[in-house]
Amino acid sequence: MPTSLTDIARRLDLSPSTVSKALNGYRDVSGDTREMVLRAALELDYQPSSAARDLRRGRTDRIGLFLNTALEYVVDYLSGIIPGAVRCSQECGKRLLIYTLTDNDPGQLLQVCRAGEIDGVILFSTHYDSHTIEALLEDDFPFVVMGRYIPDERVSCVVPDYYDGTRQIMDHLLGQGHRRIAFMTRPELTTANEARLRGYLDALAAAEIARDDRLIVETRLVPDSGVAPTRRLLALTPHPTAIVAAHDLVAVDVINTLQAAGLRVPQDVAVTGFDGLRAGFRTLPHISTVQQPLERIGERVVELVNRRLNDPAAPALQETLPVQLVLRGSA
Amino acid sequence: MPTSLTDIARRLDLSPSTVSKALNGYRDVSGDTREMVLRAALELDYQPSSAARDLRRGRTDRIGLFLNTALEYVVDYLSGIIPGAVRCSQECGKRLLIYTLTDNDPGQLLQVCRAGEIDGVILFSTHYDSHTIEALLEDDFPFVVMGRYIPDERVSCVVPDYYDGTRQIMDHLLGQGHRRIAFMTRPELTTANEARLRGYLDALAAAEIARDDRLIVETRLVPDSGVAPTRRLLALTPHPTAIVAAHDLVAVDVINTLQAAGLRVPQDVAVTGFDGLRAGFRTLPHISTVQQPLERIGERVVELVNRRLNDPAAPALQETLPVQLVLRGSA
DNA sequence: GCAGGTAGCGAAATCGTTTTCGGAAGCGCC
DNA sequence: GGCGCTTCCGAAAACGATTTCGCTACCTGC
Repeated sequence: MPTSLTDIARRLDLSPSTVSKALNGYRDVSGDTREMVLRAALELDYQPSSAARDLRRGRTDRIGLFLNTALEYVVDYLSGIIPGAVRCSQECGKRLLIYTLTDNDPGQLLQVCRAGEIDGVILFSTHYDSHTIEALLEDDFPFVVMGRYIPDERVSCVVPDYYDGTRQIMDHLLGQGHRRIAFMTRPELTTANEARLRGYLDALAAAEIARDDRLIVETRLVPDSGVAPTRRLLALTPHPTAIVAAHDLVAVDVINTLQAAGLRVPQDVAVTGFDGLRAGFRTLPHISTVQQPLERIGERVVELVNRRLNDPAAPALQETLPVQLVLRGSA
Repeated sequence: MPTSLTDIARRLDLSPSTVSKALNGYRDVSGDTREMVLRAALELDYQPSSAARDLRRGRTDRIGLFLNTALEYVVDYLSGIIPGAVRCSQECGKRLLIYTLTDNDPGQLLQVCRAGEIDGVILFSTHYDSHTIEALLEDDFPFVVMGRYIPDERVSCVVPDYYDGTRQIMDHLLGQGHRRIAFMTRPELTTANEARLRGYLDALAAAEIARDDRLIVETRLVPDSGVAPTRRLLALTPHPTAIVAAHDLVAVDVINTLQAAGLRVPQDVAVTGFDGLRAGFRTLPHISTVQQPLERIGERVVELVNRRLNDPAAPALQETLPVQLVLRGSA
């Protein structure tokens, strides 16, 4: 049983109201009293009960970030996002909490929101379903989707510029003289994959290179997912001189596979990644990739939630953040 | 403003008490009434206010896992822990929350605990200081330390068996005929590092191989941290035929560096990791490593907290979990 | 008919805050 | 002295649930 406000009040022979006002910076409490209260609070390690406070104020100053427990292919991205998100929420006077859903049960998310555990919620790209979004809209509960574009003007989202990033990669490779450029896509039909593929095809068209469907291969998000596709590409004659991987994690597999086959990167085959994750430093050479503004994504996503909290009437915003090609050696 | 208990009560012309009892399975409410209440609750998407409920019950059924925002070298480990921890807390009727501390400010942790936001807390190995632990003990607040042994019988902790894991590695390498075995350690003076070093030295002694300090090198936890040490080892004549890396992430660097130098793994130099993280699959060959029981660590750590919650007098427990060598090709 | 028991419900206190409202005291000023 | 103004403080009503206790019916058994 930690010390409560009334404990302090009794100790100083004051009323709870006065103590509360002293702690919360109201002006109708004398300097002396305020000081007494603050000192007592410090001495007793007083910390207001968050339950009582939340109940009374009708808000929690907490923002939830929801993930499912299958973190494996998300954590790298996440660790880039978190610092920005945490810093920003701190600046807004909020706290960021990470919730993990078992079996991606969206019901849990709605429970937490409706129970008032948090004021707003951030949905991670792959971890939501449309029913959840409908329910949140229905409840008029503040939320923002991160990393995936939602074609609905009522929902806010923050996404990197997948199209432009792919164009930057392609322009670089084409500038290097590559003509046979392979492209690794992912099976999911998301706007992100679609934008990347469009970037690839548009760049080819602009360079007047005919599309060759044998150079477009799929990879899934499992260990070694890049190995088999790379081998298939190497079996082609002539094999591609550059491989545009779906993301950095796959690029690692690609590079390893190439090197194991005795090919040099980038001299024999150039390889590019996407995202700018730490995995890009886990190969030699390091991976040339499109750097997402991860910290900034974290910041913006929190800012958008916060904006809705401060002004419930604020319209939804769909933001595309600029990305940048960074050359680290693999292309 | 979501629907409250009294909303349901008014709608059904019942008292809030009865509605509460119906929802909470009290037996002094008739079957008919209970059914009415449950139906109404479902229709109205009723979810009890967590603030009100927590306040009244004096507990939250939430457990916090604290990290600092420098997640980079923690996320891989974390993603292995989380599923077990989440599943176990769910089974215990609790929810697991992840808090991220800005700048590793331990004050925030104490604030959250004292504010009663959570009932218990899990401290991640590198993310705590002794003052925090003292304060938690002082407050008699339930907590468990994960991944680091704390030489204090009042604090519970769950750690993998670093010593035995290293012995398993060494026994394997020695069995393969290796005599010049290099060891990469980390500069921090933790019980984990100490145990690993001891395992290495004991194994050498048991095999009657003289200790050679040139074979013991330090690595830090930054990108490419394994590259320079590996080069130094290669500069020795004769160079070691096996390298025992501090953990899987470093082992990746080691393998890349060896392969870049034209050496074959494991034929020319065998390499082992530690932890059993996903990174071990990001090289070719995959990394032979000591697999920590990550899920089980997550489970146990939650179980220990829960044990304290159910029985405040339960003594602290210090658990060492068994680890196992898995051979994947690099040694 | 009556004592004793049970089933079903509601009144009310409680958890620890915040916030509104009013009151008391002190002061200046005509 | 009366009036208004400021300064400081406390009483009390919330917030929304849980839980104790007591009350009314009704039933049972004699």
